[in-house]
Amino acid sequence: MQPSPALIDEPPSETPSPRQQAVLDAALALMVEGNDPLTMDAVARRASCSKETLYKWFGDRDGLLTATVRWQASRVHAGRYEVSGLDATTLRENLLDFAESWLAVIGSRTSVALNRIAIAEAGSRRSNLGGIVLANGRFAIGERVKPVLEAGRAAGLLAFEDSEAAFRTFFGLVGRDIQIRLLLGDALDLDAAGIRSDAARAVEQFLALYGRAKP
Amino acid sequence: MQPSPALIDEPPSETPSPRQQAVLDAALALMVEGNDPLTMDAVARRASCSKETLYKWFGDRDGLLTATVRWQASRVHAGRYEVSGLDATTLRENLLDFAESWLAVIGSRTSVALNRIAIAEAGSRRSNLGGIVLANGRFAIGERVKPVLEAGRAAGLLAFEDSEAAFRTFFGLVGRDIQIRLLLGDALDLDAAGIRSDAARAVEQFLALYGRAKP
DNA sequence: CGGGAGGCGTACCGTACGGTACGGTACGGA
DNA sequence: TCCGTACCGTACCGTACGGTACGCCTCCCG
Repeated sequence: MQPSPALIDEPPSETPSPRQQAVLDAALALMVEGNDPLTMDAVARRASCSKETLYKWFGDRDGLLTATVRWQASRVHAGRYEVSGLDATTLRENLLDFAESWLAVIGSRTSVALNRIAIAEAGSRRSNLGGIVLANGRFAIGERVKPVLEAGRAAGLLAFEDSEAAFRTFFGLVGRDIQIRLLLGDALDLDAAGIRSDAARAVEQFLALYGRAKP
Repeated sequence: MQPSPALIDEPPSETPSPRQQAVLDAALALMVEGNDPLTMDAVARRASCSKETLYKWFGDRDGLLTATVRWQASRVHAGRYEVSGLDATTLRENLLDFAESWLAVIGSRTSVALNRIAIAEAGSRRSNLGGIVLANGRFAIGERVKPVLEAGRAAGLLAFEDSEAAFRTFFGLVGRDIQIRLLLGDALDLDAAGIRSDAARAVEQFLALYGRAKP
């Protein structure tokens, strides 16, 4: 199953200037604090800029939101790909690393706030904020994990037919009910130790399902 | 891990009158259509009642939303418990049934719309709509599935220490990325056949992880 | 038949918020 | 020194929406 066409990310659109980045950071900070409903006025006040500048730079509220999501996403994408010469240990470490970083992301207040806004927007307006969040979250990590899974299969460590299906199982084992509970306001705290043990459990379960003793 | 105190459902509050049920159905219909932002005026128009009546019956917008969520939940809860004399086939059937009905719920437009509103509300207001949705969704099904798992363990069919943890794994295997994708607006269609095969796969994976050949 | 209650439709109020206009200031180039 | 540009702060406008008030109709009960 591929991302549907509507979710393809638009051309990256040049990176914002430092001042613009400061504005976007202000918007992020407001979202994370979550007290104000992220009004344009609040962003302008927080960033010490005028609303007119906001509209000049980002067009409208939706443009600001979109730029904010992209800006945040641009800071999260930092991954190393090590798919050549994969042995069981390396595979396990790779999966563990993905699981940990994914749990850290979905557990962060930033991610929760961003997803809440995108979900709320997806229910009403025709801004594909939701599509952008999906493209930079769920689908981005899928595209990074699947090569690892396929390398594991090529090395005889994993057995599956459809890497997308295998990844979705991995995704479910890692995330379980965490994201929906956080989004709905459950006070679920994930400390670093909890994330590590959760990730380890998910990886072991995944390997139990898809692992294959090397012949 | 127990539901946090904030999520305990308030006393059931007497069932709405037929006329009130019609109003709540109108609200649900509007949410599902998703074109309007669910304004009080729209509900009143759709239900052919006056806004004043809405406020008289439900107090305020939040009360209407809460009543709507409860009303919808009251229609979904219909489960049979068969935990005595569990054999492998019955266990598998029970789990399959839970998985199928859960997938049908989270895939329904009603659930998506309701969760979107609850999530949006959880980001701002202090209404625990999110808590109510969680209590009637994720936690309600957990309380129904766990006895089945424990009966399976008592019958020597399953092996686990913590039934909550086992259930969360089951939850992840069933739901995977479906709910977050739907919430974010991905056009993921789940037909009955897809739900059946998804549920079957999840159950087999769960049994592969937690099943134990009867001694 | 009279009167009260419940409820519909509509008009209205206050506020919040997206978006615009405008004056004032700092700064860089001619 | 003068001018244009970019931007800040603030005032302003229009609209949408939560919540309230009121007139009128219907129906039930005496």
